Amino acid sequence: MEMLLYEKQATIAKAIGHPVRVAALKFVKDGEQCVCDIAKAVGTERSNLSKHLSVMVNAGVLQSRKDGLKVMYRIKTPCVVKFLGCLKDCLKEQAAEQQKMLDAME
Amino acid sequence: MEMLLYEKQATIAKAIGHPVRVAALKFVKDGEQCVCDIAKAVGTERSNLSKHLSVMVNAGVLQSRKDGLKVMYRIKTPCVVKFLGCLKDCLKEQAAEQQKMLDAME
DNA sequence: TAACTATATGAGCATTTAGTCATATTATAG
DNA sequence: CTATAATATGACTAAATGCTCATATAGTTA
Repeated sequence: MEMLLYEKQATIAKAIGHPVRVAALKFVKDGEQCVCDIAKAVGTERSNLSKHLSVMVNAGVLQSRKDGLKVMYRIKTPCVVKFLGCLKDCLKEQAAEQQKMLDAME
Repeated sequence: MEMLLYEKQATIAKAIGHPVRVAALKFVKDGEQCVCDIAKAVGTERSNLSKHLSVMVNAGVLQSRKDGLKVMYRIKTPCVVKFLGCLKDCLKEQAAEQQKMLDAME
């Protein structure tokens, strides 16, 4: 039971553990987007992006919907967006601290 | 600049994207722990765990400190703990919703 | 110093992942 | 019906990952 939870959590973490996927999530976080627009925003081949997106769908991070020729993707698990934001702040803070230490060495 | 951020975020996400690492984080989240105790808690060979831990240290998720024979690991980036908690709630909610849909089909 | 404990590391292997290209599939427009 | 557009998928290769076992490195204790 517990192990299943760990596996699901790990699967989701893994699903967002690629720069292209992080960029796609950022682009999609405020509303659904089609593959072609995500591809433009991220700067990747469509077939490649398509695979990245399906990894995230399988993990339950994204949801998709057909709309005519296009397929629209949107966030399904908002935690991941919050997490990426939190990480950004954390990284900024850590960089600032490191800067302080460097300054103190002068 | 932006790309570097995505890469760092992805590296961190990847670093927690393994069930053994999720379990280790859960065990370590309330205070530092040595490799031997984490190994017991997680149920993994020490040499294997040692590698998992160093992946997380390299990504900046954990920090380590020598204490005599032991090496103590602790959380360095609290976002990851929050994230795993958030995911747990999300997954619970999603499971509940799915259950509702099943019930409605009877 | 010698034996022991905790941890880390390297080699080797099997598995997974990512990217590219070519080829389906599906929907739209003419 | 044909041509076109958006997306997905399969085959292939290169690279990365994870595990196990053996060995190395500290630090501790007798």
